[in-house]
Amino acid sequence: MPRFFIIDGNSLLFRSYYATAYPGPLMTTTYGLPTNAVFAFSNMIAKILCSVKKSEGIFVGFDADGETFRKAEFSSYKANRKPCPPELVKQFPASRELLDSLGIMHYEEHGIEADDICGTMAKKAAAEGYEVTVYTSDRDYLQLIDDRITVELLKTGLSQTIRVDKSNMKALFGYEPLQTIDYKALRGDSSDNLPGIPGIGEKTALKLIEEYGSFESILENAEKIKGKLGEKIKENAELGRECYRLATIVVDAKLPLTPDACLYKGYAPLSASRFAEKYELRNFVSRLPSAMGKEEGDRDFSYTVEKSLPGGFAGDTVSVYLDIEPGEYHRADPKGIAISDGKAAVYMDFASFLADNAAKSLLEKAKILCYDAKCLTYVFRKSGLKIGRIEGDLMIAAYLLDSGIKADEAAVYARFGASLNGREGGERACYCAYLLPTLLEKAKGELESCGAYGLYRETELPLASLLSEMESNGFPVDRSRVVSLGEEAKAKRDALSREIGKYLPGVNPNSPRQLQEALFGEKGLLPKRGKGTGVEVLLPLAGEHPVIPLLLEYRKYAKVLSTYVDGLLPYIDGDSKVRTYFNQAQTATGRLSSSSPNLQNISGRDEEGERLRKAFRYKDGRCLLSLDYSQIELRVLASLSHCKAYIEVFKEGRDIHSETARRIFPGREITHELRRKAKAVNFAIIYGTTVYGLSEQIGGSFEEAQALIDGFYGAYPEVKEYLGKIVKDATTKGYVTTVMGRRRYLGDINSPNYAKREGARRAALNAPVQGSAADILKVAMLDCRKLIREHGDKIDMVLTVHDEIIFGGKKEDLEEMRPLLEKAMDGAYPLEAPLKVEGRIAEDYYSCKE
DNA sequence: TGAATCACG
DNA sequence: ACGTACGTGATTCAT
Repeated sequence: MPRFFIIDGNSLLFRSYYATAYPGPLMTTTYGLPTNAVFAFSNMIAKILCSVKKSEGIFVGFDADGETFRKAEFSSYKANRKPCPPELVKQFPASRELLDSLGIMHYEEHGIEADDICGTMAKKAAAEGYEVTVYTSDRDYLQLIDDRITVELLKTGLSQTIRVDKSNMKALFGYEPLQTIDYKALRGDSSDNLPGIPGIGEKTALKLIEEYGSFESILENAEKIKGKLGEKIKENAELGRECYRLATIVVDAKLPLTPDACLYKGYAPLSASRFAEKYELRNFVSRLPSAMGKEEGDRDFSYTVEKSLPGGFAGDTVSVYLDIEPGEYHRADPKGIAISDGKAAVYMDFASFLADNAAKSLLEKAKILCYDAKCLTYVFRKSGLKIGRIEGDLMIAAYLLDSGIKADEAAVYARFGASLNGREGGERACYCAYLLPTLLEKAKGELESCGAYGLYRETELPLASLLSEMESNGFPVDRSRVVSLGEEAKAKRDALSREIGKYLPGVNPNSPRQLQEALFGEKGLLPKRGKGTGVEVLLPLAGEHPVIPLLLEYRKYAKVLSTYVDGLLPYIDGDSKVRTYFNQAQTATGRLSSSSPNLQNISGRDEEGERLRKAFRYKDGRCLLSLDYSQIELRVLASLSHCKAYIEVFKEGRDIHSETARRIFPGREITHELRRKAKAVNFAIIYGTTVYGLSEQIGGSFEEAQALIDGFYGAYPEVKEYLGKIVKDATTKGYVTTVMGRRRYLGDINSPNYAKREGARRAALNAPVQGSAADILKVAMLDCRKLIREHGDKIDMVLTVHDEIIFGGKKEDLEEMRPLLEKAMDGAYPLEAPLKVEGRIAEDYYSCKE
């Protein structure tokens, strides 16, 4: 039996408004239009739409303004209603646009109420044989229930409904569907200002209906009803009849719509996303069911599963989507590959693709649109295949427009207006490939309008290929050194564990909880402390109890063992290389991250770190060259703020921390201590300084920290001005950008919650600095890659760590390239405070860093 | 799954 | 009076 969904638009919209009208300012667009009701309403509609199949009915009825026949007949009808909040009225047009964007039929007409529109449609649809469900929070609708009509009654809140049908109606409410009207005639309805029979409440009304069946029957039998009750019924018979008429939903209104006209044909993804953009409803598209075909955007989507590429693929640009586990492409082969020319889409299992010369040839010659170019180029390289020039990558495009999107595929497609909900396997892969030309075209427009198209084309797209190359190269490791480090660390850790056991029997030193209890709890060894057992808590207590230093030592070896020995060994390939994943669309600021294993946090500061880093070396005599930017973030800050004094320090090649100390403490001799404090302030500024944070860092008072900050701003006034402007921009625009146009949105920057707002403020201060440094490093990497190619590809790029690029190759080749590479890095981006590069060649990762 | 901890820039 | 440094990823415990 086909189904038909009818929605009482006003009822749901009102609920949506009040459920999200929290104290404080309402949710609005950046231009101040309230959107809270539309937000909640659109989520409800999306949820309902997810259960609607194509060619089932869906229809929304609204109240129109103007006088209704009920009001004309009974002047006090709804007279007690508070006027609709203006903040909700402003959202009425958007609620209609929502439905239009989804292709959902809706209707409203002066003089008719939503009840009558919905009631009429419900009865018509039922008469045509549909299984009808009506969504509302209005109990009047229960009178519509019959064999074919069910009501989904909203409970308080938004998400829960009660399904009321013919079978459970009486049990739930105590009367049958049609008796809803009789009940109203007796009881009245305070929300509609219908008095009913004065003096009759819920209990009496139910009793009378149970006894006499209907309101008319009650009137006929009024004589039999004793006492005041009987009198009241007789006295108010006409009033009751009036209420009966008013409570009766019209089911034969003249509508210009038939149920047939409401059969759902699917929605156009682009119109849905235009709506979401207009009202800044970020997650709306992702809540929708996957587009159901027919209209704009996926007008002609179809796909086939083939063992070889069918003829007829045309065009010099081809969309490719790899069906593969995103975090495992180094080791696992793809399940399959989807290829589309923007019209047809074909899915081939990967083995078939590898055997199909026509398909391989097509991808070798064509311009390629894809999702995740780095993965694609890696897989092709690994399979010994060539791939054409990458012209677009939807993942990267989305990330540049909003770094919060990250590498979340469904969110990326949703960002550009397509929902992948309900699509799986080959169909999903094909749909993803099929959409690429349309969505990338849209992305291009957006990137251009926010000034990031250059970053996209010139930096991030080529970088994807470079990163995949670096992943293929791998970073060299001497397994035997790691193993012997592990053996010693294990011995030391276990010895420490036994010692600790003497003081803290039965306590697992890996468990912060048990440790907290054992050290600072009721029977603890030390007086109560605040939360935590981290190194910052334990270190000051090292002299208080002999177990404390043992714990600190234990932690050190446990960390080395678990993360850097046991955690690393499984990743060492047969050729003594570790192959990390450089995540290109992951961080909020635009930095790369590294995972499986993370090669960007290899310890190197203490003795164990030294031994560990010395294990990262080639076994064939090749060397490493590490080049890192000196103080790149401070140079970026100096340049972005155009601060004369700050820039001057860098131009003259002086030590920035000592110079800052000199300016904060004029006339004083700059001791190690004063330099340390100045260094802390320099970093505090980058991190979105707080007095508290700085005082913690320097181990001083708030007053001292405040004085340092004031001193800094006194020395570098343009920095203060610049940071103020960043916050102001972030507050009004809701995002900040890097020098190359990368965007980070800060949803909490206007939050009523102080902690959230302040957190967003600090992130806003840091992101342009950290992110611009990341932009520059990426350009530098590409420039270095180009140089290496121009000089015969004799060395490899093997790792990058935020301000550092590491190359591998023969010593003489590294020596030859080194000055060229340094120059390339220096010149990667023209900053007012010039970039400076340092580094050296050595046999291992430790030795080239000092 | 999230918190705590600790490694890096 | 609020409760705080920015950005990551891996491991471990405990729910």
